[in-house]
Amino acid sequence: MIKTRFAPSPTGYLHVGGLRTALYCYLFAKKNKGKFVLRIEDTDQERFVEGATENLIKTMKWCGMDYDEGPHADASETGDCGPYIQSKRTDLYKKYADELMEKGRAYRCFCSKERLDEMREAQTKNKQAPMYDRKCCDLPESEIQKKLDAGKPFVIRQKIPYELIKFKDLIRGNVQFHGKTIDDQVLVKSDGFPTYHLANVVDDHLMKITHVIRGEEWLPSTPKHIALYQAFGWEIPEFAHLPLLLNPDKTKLSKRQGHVAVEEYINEGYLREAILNFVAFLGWNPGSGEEKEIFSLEDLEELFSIEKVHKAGAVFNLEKLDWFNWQWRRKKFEDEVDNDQEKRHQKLYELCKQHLTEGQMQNEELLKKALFTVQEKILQNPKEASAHIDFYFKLPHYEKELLTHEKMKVDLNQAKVSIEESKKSLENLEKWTEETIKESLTQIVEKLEVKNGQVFWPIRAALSGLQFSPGVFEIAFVLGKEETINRLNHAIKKTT
RNA sequence: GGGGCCAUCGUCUAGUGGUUAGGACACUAGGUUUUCAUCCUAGCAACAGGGGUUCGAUUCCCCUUGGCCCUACCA
Repeated sequence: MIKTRFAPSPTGYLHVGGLRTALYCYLFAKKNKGKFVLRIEDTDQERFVEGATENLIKTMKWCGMDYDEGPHADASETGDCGPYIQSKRTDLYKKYADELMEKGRAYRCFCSKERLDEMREAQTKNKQAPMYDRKCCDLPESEIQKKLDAGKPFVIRQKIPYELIKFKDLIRGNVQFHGKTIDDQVLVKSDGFPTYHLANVVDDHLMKITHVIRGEEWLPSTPKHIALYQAFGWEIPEFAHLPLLLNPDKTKLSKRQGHVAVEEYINEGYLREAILNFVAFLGWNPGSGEEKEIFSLEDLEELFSIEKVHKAGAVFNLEKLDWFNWQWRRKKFEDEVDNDQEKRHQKLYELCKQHLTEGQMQNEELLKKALFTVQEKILQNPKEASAHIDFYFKLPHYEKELLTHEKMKVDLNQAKVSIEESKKSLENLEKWTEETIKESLTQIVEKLEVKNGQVFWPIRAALSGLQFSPGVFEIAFVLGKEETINRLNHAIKKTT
């Protein structure tokens, strides 16, 4: 039975890089009919953040990535190796650290921070790799006991074997490190908490994780973990190190260069489908010439394969995210409204109601029609809906030059003629629909023997007071006959 | 300094021992019975460099260069 795990440390939010890792772990498990575990790696007491774990779980759920084992909202655990929160398992790690010391694969280190700092400084100065010098490695038993009795604080270090450590990474192939180049890692800190390296290996083993899928930043510490599995005599899981997500300058994706928390994207109005779809394609694609790019989580569960994951890092490109969001928003919208006009109005309203002004909300009839004319813009960015439709409620102040257009050959005189003629024609209109308005204005174009733009532009400008707006027929229709005539009169005054 | 990973358009990428090196985003131009947007069409744009192996390398090997990651009692 294949089993993967996502093991974030609760720093306050879910990082988009973490989301991608979680997604691949989830997809790999689903694809192989295995299980997916969430485990909270909170062994660093100094970095404790209130509510971070709850937040992480909330975001995971929002994304739709359900886990088979892990911390649940009601704090109960499934399986037989919970809790899935490491800070609640400290005794366990202590036991395994002791076992390692008995086997001679770990040792107590009493060196002070000061000594360590000095040592590293000297090593760096001599252009040597800063590494622990194993001063405490072969301390005689009597001396260890003496220090222990004196209550001297200590850490437990892993004794890395000086040999070649090889492993096969599912994404990178054969990788090898020599033990001599690897530092004796601290496994248990002086406060008794384990470090990532110990807790991670112990838990992965106890939880029967078969595939360790994690970020590339862990590649250099994998030999330490392998040495640990070997020291315990445990079966070594498969490893897959994912390429990093990058800033535009190709450095590891960081807070400084934009939003990094999934929550921030949620708050900005990005859909979960879009975020997941986008993130899935950062470092992976279905391959074999597939040109489709829009896939749901369910689709991906079928399609995913770890072999198609890239080796090189991928720049986190917001423009492409926006595009995915646009595709998904439109797709979902069309699916939901199902060609039903009433549903369409309702849905548009729901999408942007939280961003509308009070004045706009009061006139519901006008509002619904208005929203309809800026459908695409709402779908692209619901936040801006209010600004796009405000001219329907109150004609903005504009300069008379707005009624003119050099390229379309509309000067003030032409604008005046066009508007006056149109007004007369519209006034006589009995049925007020987009069709009849269009018909009426088109007749004016023919009558005046001018181009479409020479009539349509000044009218549209007069009705909207804006340089950019929806089309002239729909505006007139939404505004209604009376207001349309009013606005045309207002424009005529400006031209005289 | 040490160790490791990586390298196709600006970005995400497909692809192969012989291809006009394909797609998407972005960008540019034109069209969509007025403008912005949408939509459609077209265009621009890449195999890091040098050696091999080979009839033939973007593809396989080596070197160089470049980028990145790790090098904590953080994960």
